Amino acid sequence: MIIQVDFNSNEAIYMQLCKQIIIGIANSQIKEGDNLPSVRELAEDIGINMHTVNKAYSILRQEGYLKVDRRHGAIIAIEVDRYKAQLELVEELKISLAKAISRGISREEAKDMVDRIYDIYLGSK
Amino acid sequence: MIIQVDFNSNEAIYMQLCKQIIIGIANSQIKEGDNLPSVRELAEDIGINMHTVNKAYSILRQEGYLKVDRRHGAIIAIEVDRYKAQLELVEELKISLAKAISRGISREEAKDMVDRIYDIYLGSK
DNA sequence: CTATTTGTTATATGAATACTATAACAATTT
DNA sequence: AAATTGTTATAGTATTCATATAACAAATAG
Repeated sequence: MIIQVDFNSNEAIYMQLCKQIIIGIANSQIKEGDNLPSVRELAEDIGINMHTVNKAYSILRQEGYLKVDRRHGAIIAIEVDRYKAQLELVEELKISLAKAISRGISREEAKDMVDRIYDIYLGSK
Repeated sequence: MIIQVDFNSNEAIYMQLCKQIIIGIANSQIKEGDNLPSVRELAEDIGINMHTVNKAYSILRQEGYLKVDRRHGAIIAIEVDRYKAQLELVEELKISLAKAISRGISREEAKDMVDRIYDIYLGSK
């Protein structure tokens, strides 16, 4: 899986890393049990500091996307609290859809976008 | 329209203001042509600094939610670039739905949430 | 006309965050 | 025995967030 950061983005680097890894999980580029490069390796690879990668890994671990095992490094291990997952999604949709409604995007358009994004992530599944 | 901020939130105050105003537009608490309290008034009201409110208003103006008229203060004036609006929504859904998929939330569940949120904002419209 | 209120701009300060740098540690692998 | 793992600690710089005070031109109210 290729990870790259935009140094000109106003989004924090550690946040870009988190997002790309989560997207990688969604589209099955990386799966349960796969291991991520070591913090030093990935940092070297991208050309950033080790601690920035470590911060991203720590957040992903805290949010239940991976576990860290001294023997195998960071490995993908999804831990789902369905209720929390739903709450978080609702919270994020609330603001995104408020913008959408303010700008005249219809309910059907929004749901079509959800469909299209699910298609992209899941392929034909 | 009642605006209140959570000082213990890790979300910036100016961002909380932006979101609440956008949500207020989505659910028709405030409409095209309505005017918002002056930066000093709202700041006084909430108990925050004038510049924090000004920052929120400036962002909302820049993003096409309101215009500032010296005669009437800040008034809601939605300026929609449909293409930009769609791009922004897709971009936000991409990460929200990646998390959802990683956590086993189905396509239908996600679309149901969209429906429910649209219902909440639009009422029976 | 005068006084007040409007958004806006400028400058400064303190706190928090983001990123980097160097270093060290115990556990594990080679 | 040497190297690599995640983790922790400390420190420095840059940026952001929120505050405070001050001033400006434009517009409103009395």
